[in-house]
Amino acid sequence: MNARFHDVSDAELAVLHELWARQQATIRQLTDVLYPGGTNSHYATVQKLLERLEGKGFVQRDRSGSVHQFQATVDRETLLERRLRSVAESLFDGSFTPLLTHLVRRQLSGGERAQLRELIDQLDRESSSPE
Amino acid sequence: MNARFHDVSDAELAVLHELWARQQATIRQLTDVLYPGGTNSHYATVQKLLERLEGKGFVQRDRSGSVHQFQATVDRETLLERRLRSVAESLFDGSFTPLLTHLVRRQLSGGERAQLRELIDQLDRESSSPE
DNA sequence: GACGAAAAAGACACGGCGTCTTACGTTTGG
DNA sequence: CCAAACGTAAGACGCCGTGTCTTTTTCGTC
Repeated sequence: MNARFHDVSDAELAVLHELWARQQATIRQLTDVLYPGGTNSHYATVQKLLERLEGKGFVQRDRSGSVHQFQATVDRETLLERRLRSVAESLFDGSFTPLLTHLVRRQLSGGERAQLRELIDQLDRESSSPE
Repeated sequence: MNARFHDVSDAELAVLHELWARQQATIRQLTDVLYPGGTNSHYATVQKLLERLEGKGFVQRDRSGSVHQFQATVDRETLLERRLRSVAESLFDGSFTPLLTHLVRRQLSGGERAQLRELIDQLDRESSSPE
């Protein structure tokens, strides 16, 4: 009910992390990394996870070869955006401001604050000068 | 597997929102608001949700009267903190910085940027002067 | 043609979730 | 004081997502 757009489970996310690290991979390669010394079952598990990720639109499959190649169709940023939005919606009526405020207040050292100020200045410059 | 600390479902969150709005409430009061014209079943649903929230440690029950009074033991901020942490852990090895950067880059108008700078200045002042 | 690896399909158990029912105790109003 | 109304308590129920595992089919290769 929450999302209408599916989210990604932990096991699925582990697969995505691997795909992000290597652009493209086969089930065999992913299985070897995620389940070292993996059995046939583990292979099938990864297969199922990829199948579901494909169904959710997070992964693309290249069927041209006899051994399929997989690659992620979302990056970390996109997933981050989705999850932050979900947090904002569930807790603050969709507003992101409280998230930002919270992070600034509680998670920032003095040095990081300076760095953040730098970023804001940069964004100001970018938005004032035409692209 | 993800959290070790339980999270709150959507229906449970709706109950929490009501408790946040009114400090304290009975099952009946919550049912009337959450399921207007609610039946016995809805009452029992709210009861079950509160029972589970109590089990997860998010709600406290006052059993002294014959009609129990409930109140939240977590606020929005705490839940926000939990969820942001969960996002950071699942996507960025626990680092909050990417969340902050993302929010600053993509969700901020010029005015909001100015406001944010204000907040940073304030935090700088607070941390330099002894409390 | 036979073997081995991969794909495809689906069965399975588990747990969280929201709902609903039933039984039992307590309060209250005629 | 009794009965109706309301509250608590306990648990059954079906649904769905998830991770695992088995079985069957396809296909390239020797």
